[in-house]
Amino acid sequence: MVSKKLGGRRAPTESDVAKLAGVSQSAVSRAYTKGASIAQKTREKILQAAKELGYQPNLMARSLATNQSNIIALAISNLENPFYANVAQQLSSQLREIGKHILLFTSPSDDETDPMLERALSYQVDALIMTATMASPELALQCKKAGVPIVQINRGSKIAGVSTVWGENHRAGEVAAEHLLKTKHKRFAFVAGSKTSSTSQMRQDGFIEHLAKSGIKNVPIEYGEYSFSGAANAARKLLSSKNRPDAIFCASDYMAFSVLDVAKREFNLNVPNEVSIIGVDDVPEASHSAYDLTTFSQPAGALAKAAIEIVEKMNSESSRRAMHIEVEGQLIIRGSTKA
Amino acid sequence: MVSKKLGGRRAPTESDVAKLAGVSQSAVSRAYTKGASIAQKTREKILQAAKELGYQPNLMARSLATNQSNIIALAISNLENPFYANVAQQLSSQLREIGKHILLFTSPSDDETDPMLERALSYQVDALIMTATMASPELALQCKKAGVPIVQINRGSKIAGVSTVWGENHRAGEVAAEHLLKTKHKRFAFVAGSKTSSTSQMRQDGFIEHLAKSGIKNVPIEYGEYSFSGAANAARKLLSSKNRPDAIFCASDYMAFSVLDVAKREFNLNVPNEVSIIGVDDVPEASHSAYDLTTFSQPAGALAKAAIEIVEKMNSESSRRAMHIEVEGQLIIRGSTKA
DNA sequence: CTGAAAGCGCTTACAG
DNA sequence: CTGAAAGCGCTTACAG
Repeated sequence: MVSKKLGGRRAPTESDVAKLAGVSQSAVSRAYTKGASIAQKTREKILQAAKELGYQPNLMARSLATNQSNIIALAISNLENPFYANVAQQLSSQLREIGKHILLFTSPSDDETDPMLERALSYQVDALIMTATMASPELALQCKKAGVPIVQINRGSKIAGVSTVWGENHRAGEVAAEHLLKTKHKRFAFVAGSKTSSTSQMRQDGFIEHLAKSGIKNVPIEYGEYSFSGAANAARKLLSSKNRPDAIFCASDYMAFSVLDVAKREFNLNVPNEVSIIGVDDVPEASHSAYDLTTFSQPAGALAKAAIEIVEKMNSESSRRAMHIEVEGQLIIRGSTKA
Repeated sequence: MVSKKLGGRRAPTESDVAKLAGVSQSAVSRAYTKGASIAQKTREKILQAAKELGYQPNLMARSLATNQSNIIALAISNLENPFYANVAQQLSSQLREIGKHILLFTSPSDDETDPMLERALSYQVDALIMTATMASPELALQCKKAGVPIVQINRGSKIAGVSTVWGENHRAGEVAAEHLLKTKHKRFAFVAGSKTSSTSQMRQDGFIEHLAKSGIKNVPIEYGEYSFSGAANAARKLLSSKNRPDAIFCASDYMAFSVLDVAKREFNLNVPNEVSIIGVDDVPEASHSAYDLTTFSQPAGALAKAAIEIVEKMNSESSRRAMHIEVEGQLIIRGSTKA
């Protein structure tokens, strides 16, 4: 039975509207489904009645009937990282254009799969978009069974059926190396994300390989774990070494900010004259003059667009074939690298 | 009829589990409702069968039956503002502890109500939590009809039935003024949020009134509109005036960051020796050495906790009575103010 | 402790 | 173009 809230009037339903408009409940439903065959006059009568009652279709009931929720689960490890906050914002505003909404799953740790994510399937979500967190094989299997596409933004995946969207990771590293070489830097270093991040690995490969072409080897690498404090520690190690680098490439802007802070405040270094720093992402803060960071961009809007494209395509074609999209970026030269 | 996805096997249901376990569908349901009367052995048999099939309860169906979705709508104007990102993160992780999730509604503009929010009611959300955006009287009325509590975080509301959670706004202004007076500042200024923000107004009142007690009048006020560029403009106006302030209180950290940037880079001022700056919020970035901002804290965790408390209380008591909670903060002294 | 049945509010063939 | 009816996958009195 209805466990009605004590004081709460029940929200009006199709039947209520139907009664007021003097039509059948099915007619009311048709008034709200585009392309349904219904007379214009009937429709108007219904919409009028609906307005009077303050009727809103119950989307839970609709989901149950259609097996489609118009809800997309977004798994995100850390909203405090401005890059991911940005991606979330973009996804949200682009999805609203097509009448879909985001059910948010934040999880404490990067890289690992959140067991809570299986609950997303309980909500009959139309897709699962993951940023920073990664799908486990079990989760992927469950999603496959349920016909729910998974898209990972900014992370690779070896799991069959998991789609991916990422920036030009390898090229980011190459372009950063190229720019630093051209501007006469001599001692290079890389601040990586985590050891398990394929994204970080590709950026690293691009950077190291390009430097190797110019005969530069043994580039020191420290892991910042994509966190502010982790990157600070990495910077401390690098900057206190006997052969102090004059050029540091960081696997993300967020870490680059931390490296900048440490270089300036703790080591009293002049940026860019004593050390140049390059990030990846181009988050809004990168252009703020407190950081003024040179960076290889990964446009959040384009990443979000690509992810949504994949979801829509897979759902409309009931396709199981994972898709992979690479989004273009470019080096944005600012004040953290010398000319 | 079922519009089954072409390749998609249908997710298993209670009936499937029942068949495999050799019990009735109702029994399966009972196995998943705590406190239901069911034999331990039956339950185990069912759970085992469920595991084999990969069964997950369909929460849409449950919602429909119980009239409770365990979904909370979160309206947030701008995830790029770290304060709100932080609040969202806190809400999300605290809600997951009690098995609830967030349906995200981002909206382009601060302060105004997003018409899209009415759609939240369609999802039968258990509550609507708003940050930065404000409820319109119409929305409040609809929520009231549907028995959905509204809680506004960090914004006031004159609308009956709308609950609010905020920091010590008036006191933030007082304490900032007090600290700046004690540290011998002479020329004060305030960077406000928007004209319609009661939060900004209260901070301003606390600041101005406290200064007035010491005989300081005609404190210049500029509106930063809570945006980075708006605050930069406000800073430019204030800092280029003939009687340049040596102490600026900003209605938010985010605006304070922008003011800091402008003071340092565009006006070449030494902070804090030539101008001291105080914000409100204590977002994580405030402690980063790039900003090292003195600020009056508004702990996101406590705000989230209070909002959830209100929601839970109102829903369990089916109460219509709006609640108001003020969360304590404190002045956190860092390097952006002189000693 | 258990099952059969009604109901939650929709969608959608089906028959007219 | 319209209505009656079955079904989506759950919960929950009711009767046993």
